[in-house]
Amino acid sequence: MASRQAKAPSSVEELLDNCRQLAGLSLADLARKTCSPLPVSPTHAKGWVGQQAEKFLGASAGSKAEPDFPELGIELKTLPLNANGQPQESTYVCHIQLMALNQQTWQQAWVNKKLQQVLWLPYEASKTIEYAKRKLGHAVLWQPSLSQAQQLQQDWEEIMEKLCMGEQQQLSAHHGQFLQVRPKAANAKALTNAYDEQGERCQTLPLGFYLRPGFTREILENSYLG
DNA sequence: TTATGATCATCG
DNA sequence: CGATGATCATAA
Repeated sequence: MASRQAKAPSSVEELLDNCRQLAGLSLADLARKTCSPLPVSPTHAKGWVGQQAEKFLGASAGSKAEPDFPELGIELKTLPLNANGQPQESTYVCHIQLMALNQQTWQQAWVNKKLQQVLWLPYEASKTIEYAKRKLGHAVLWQPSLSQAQQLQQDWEEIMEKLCMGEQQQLSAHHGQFLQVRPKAANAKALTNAYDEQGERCQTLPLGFYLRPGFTREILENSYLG
C-alpha cells in the first residue's frame, strides 16, 4: 500500500469516526498511517501535520479554494497547542483577493464560508516534546455562535472597508478583535496586484485572513464544556 | 503566481 | 513574552 490520498468521507459521522482513530496517536504514528516520512527538520515543514491530517481523512487535495470536504461543507484545521494545552499561534484562514473585493458581502465572503463549519484537530506542539512523540487530540466540530459570528463580521467589515479604499498599506495585524489581516507570502518582497487610493492598479504585499489565538482558545475551551 | 498547509523569529 | 511581520514547503 503506497502513499496515497484516502477516500473522501461520505458523511460527517464517517469523518468524525476517522478522526477518532487519530486521537491519541503520535506524529510518528500519523506518519505511519499516511505512509509518509517524518520531516527531518520540522522548522522547514511547517504545514506537515495539517497536510498529513488531510491525507488521512481524505480531504480534497492541494491548493483549491474550496472547503477541505466540499460535500460536507467542512473545513479541516489542525490546531497546535502549547505546553499549557492552549493555542499559541494565529490560524490562517484564507488568502485575500485584492483585485476582487468590491461589492462583497459578509454572506458571500470566502472567509465567512470557510468558518461556517470547521473541524479542529488539536495536537501537542510544545517544543519540550520531541517532534515524533507529540500527540494528536480529539477533533472538535465547530460552528460559530451568534456572538462569534457577529464579531467576525464586524472585524471583516472594518478590514474590508479599508481594503476597498485601497488603504492596504495602512492595514496591519492590529485591526480586528478575532479576525486579523497579515502578510501571506513567500517573503516581504513578494507582490500581487491591487488598487491604490486613487483606484489605479498597483502592486502590494499579498495578504491573508487569520484568526487570533484568543479566538481559537475560546473555541477549544467551549468544546470542553459541551 | 496564487492558492493551500502553517509556524518562525524578531520587535515593542 | 505575546503579537506582528516574515518566512518555509508544496501543488497546480
